[in-house]
Amino acid sequence: MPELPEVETIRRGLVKRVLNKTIERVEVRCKRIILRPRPVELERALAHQSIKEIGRRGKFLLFETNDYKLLIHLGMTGQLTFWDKTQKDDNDFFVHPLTGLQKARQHAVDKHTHVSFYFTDGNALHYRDIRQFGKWRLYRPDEFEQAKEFWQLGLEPFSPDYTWKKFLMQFDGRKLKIKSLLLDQSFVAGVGNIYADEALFEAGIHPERLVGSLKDEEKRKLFRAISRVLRRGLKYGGTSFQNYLNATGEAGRNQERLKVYGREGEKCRRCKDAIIRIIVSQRSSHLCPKCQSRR
DNA sequence: AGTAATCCCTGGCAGC
DNA sequence: TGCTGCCAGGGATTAC
Repeated sequence: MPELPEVETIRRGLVKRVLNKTIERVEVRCKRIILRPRPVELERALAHQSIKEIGRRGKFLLFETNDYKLLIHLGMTGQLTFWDKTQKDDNDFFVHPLTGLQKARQHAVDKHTHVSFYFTDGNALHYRDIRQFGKWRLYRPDEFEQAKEFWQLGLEPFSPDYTWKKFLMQFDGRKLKIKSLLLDQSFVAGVGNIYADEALFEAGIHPERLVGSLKDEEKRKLFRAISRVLRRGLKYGGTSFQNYLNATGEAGRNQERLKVYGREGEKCRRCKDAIIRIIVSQRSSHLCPKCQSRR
């Protein structure tokens, strides 16, 4: 479940390793990942293109080449890892004892490796995605206005766009649970289940509170908490719970610092009561019932 | 229109 | 041991 801090960590790693490289050949093995154009056309279009820029918006990565913009969403289990021709493949996938994570620093193409870029210098970039929830879309710059999945995104947390005034405006007239609003990418882009739960804990807000019931003071706490938990996630290289790995195949370290997510039955770090897990809008939510009251 | 439910997918795990 | 069924969840789609 790569969220903003994980995607940004991957982006930074990729900038160091694949920026300005030229793609010789693209191989698409799983066609459902490629939403546009047709997979064979994407292979053809990206051949001989150079990677000029790698950006990010919310949970999307945006690769810019000479003639195209490539929008990648990693879904639940997408991994984009650089394959270094001077390194040996690490074929021993193993389960991390703490995170249950599948780990491989540099992997050979396996049945989950759905797309590969082979560069002219002999290196490669592999896209591996066990659950196949990731999505790739290729646009010409003049078509990019059609990329509604991009333009519909809400406030960008680490940008000057993330202001208290704009944040507050998003609550107007809405009638849903605060947890659902946090997961809505048109509200604040890049927040997923882990950081939503962490932000609600830090703001002392119960996930099932209706947004209309929140006082400005609580909204203010949430505004700050979102930015704080995302920054912390980024600082520690992302949260590796299931399949997240950075661009060089390494796990993050933020999972050890989480206050509620994945800690069902464990003691609240603040009040020592047990953390519970409930279902809110079909999604699991982790919270401390004492620190996050309903009222 | 805004919100809620359904579906996609695989590996890991509990239960038998 | 090996099978079955369930669960995780982002976002597109469908339903209300």
